[in-house]
Amino acid sequence: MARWHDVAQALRDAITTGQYPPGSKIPKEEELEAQFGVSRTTVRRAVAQLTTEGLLLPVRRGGTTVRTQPERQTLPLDTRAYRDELGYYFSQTVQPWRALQPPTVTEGPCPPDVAPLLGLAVGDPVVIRDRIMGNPATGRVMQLATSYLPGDLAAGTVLAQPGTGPGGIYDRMENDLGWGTLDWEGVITARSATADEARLLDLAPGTPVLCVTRMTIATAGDAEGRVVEANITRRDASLFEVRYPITRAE
Amino acid sequence: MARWHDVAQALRDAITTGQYPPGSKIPKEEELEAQFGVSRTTVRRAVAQLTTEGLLLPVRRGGTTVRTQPERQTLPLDTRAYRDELGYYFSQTVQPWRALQPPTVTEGPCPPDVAPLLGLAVGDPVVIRDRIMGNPATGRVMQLATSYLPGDLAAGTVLAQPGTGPGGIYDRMENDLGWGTLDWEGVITARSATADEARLLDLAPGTPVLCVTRMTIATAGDAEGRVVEANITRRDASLFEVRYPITRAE
DNA sequence: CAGTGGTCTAGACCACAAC
DNA sequence: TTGTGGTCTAGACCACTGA
Repeated sequence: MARWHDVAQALRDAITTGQYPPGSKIPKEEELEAQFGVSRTTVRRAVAQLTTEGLLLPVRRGGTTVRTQPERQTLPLDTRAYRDELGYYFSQTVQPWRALQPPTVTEGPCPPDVAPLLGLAVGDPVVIRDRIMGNPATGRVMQLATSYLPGDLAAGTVLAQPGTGPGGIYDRMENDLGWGTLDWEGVITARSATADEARLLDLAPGTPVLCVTRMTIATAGDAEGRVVEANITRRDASLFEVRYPITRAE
Repeated sequence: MARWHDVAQALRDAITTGQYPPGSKIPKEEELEAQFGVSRTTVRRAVAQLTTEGLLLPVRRGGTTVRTQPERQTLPLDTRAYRDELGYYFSQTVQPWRALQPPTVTEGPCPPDVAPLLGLAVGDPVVIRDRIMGNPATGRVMQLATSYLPGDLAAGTVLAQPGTGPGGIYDRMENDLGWGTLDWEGVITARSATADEARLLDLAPGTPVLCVTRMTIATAGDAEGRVVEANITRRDASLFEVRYPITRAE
């Protein structure tokens, strides 16, 4: 087979057998070149593969270290919607992250991955509400949250304004826009990080992100039966898992 | 920035704007070389990135085509366990896939990603039950399912045999091994495909797989409180999504 | 400030499947 | 059969950052 496959497998084995324990450095590229008798390009192809697999973390001038695999943080599955006088909540646990920047609201064309969720065509106008969440103390970005709303429904309304008032966006939909009692549905997907996501989440290009999407469905008014919001959160897939109980049907 | 970033972005734009619609071929590497004025290595670096992003599908001698993004197949979330006289079932819909090969049962060391699920140390003995599921008509592999059972509990028992008798593995645990009424918990994660997974699922190396894990917990007997099985299914993340309803808490 | 990984070039041969 | 992507080499310069 390909030489770089062999080099990658040899490094993988050396890591899993403990020859290079987590946190340790593997030999520099020049030494791997000599060790395996291949060119630097081939060494780099193998290291790149193990990097996207999450095993290695190359850093300029600092060498390439074996990533310490942190326990994944557990996200509870949002199967229930709660509300109090302040608005709706979907998680039973309060997330420790805060918005690192003021949320941005823009209008633009609907991206291909969102169109089927909203029942729109690619390029149709949508209102995009973007939030970057993380640890304010360290500045570390932990999740990206983006809401897409159909432009024909949301543009020019309070939904397209940065502040949505007391109770938030869902109270506006239910009370002010007359969209009835809202329904929600959840979807979990995974895909490679985009260039922007990789930059913001500090990921190597091509590493997977875990996407949790919550769709909001109107039950009355001019939006009846339509998906009026798709809220997509994206996180480093190596750092998070979604966990849920399985109950016995009697 | 890097030249290959520019090339990748130019190709990405050309694809999303419809210049290269899904199913069409992009120019061959030699032409892209000339078009962007870079070396072939740089062109290939850009194409490799878009391949792991799932946008392109290079095929030898056939050129590189823009992948038609199929609608993701929806997997219902297994939040309930059903049973009838034949055994337990976890999905409300019957999957259209069948085992493409007879299931294999082996014993081996516990891999790092499974150890925390079973409460074992890496390398501890485990029983591994492997199934490859797909479409028998086309031979297309759609999902890989692997069960890990702690070796100290399962080795030498009926759980380590290919056939597990009427009612399957869970009836053996509940009725024959005295492990009480079983509990289950689900976990959803995503990661890069391993080399083996990429080969079996026909994926480019490094593309994401969506993992749905069901853990079985004993409530009585010598295994009381322990996770006695971790069933991990892996699928091409670009082909599947997990969907679930969100109900209003009153 | 020097050594590491990051990028890029020009060229070569190979393997495989479409033609 | 042949043209495409797949792999590999030897060498060069750069940019960042940790020693």
